[in-house]
Amino acid sequence: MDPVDDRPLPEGLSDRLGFLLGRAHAANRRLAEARLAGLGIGVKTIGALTVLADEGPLSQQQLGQRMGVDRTTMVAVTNELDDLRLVTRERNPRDRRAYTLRLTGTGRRLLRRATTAAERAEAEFLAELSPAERQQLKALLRRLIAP
Amino acid sequence: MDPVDDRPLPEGLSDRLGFLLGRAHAANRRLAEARLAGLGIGVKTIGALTVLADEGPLSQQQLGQRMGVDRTTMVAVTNELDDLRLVTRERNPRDRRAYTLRLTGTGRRLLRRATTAAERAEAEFLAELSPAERQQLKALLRRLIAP
DNA sequence: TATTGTTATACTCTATAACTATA
DNA sequence: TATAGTTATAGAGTATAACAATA
Repeated sequence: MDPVDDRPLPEGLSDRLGFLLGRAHAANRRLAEARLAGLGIGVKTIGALTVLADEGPLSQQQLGQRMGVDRTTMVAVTNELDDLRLVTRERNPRDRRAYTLRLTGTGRRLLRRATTAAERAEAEFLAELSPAERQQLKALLRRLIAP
Repeated sequence: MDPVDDRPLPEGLSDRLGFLLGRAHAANRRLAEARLAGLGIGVKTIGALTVLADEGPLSQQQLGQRMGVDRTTMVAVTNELDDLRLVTRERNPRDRRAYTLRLTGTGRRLLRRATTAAERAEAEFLAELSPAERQQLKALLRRLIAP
């Protein structure tokens, strides 16, 4: 919803939070995807790696819940992670319906590079704001989505 | 990308701006759509009405540019506006390729009700923040997306 | 030749329903 | 009966290419 960026904001919309969030989200995602394109994985895949690095091995559904993603959507994400050998996918011996997704060394290394690239993209997107303002923005957003 | 809301934020993701923006945007949109459902039009349609009220009659492409929407996408939006008699659609005599979209009385009245509902939904979403913080958040977002 | 609105089409993203294998 | 993962499928949402009418 945002193919052209270099034009003045419509008065009436520029006070609508939904409009501001939508624009900011779309613009940030475009920039992040461009900066991460060289790594061969998308932002959602990186999100999955981040959670696994953070919380240790998880099942597909547990991982999806942390990310806010449906289990059917997680199938493709997990397949990509597996195909690229970023995780191993073992049956959980305690519950043989579930898989245990475990970060591999390759996954960990890719995550490090991806995190660096993501942080650079983020800094680029936030360039107009001072360090204090960046923290402020994140803190405000965090309070809005905190459970 | 956000079906479940009542669970702790993953550590590693809660510092990613993209994650925060995506969650906040999705949550706000869900709330806004729920609160606007009774009006029978979507947030995008309301955005179009807002721009027309703000800037006066526009062609489909001009309106789309203000909203950040492709001209092919604007066809459906314009059809909805026209079908509901929220705008009139006259050929521009100066350029008979283009239509002039002009807000009707019905459109103006619906926009007033929609604006009230949208503002209520926004206040509800921002309930955790003080008035000053709400302004702060909007100001920061505006600076990020300003051309 | 270029542009406005339009259609047909395709692509992304995501969810619902139904299946399988396990519990 | 219920749950983890899977598949097929459908629904948003949006963009590209090509076309008619007009410039």
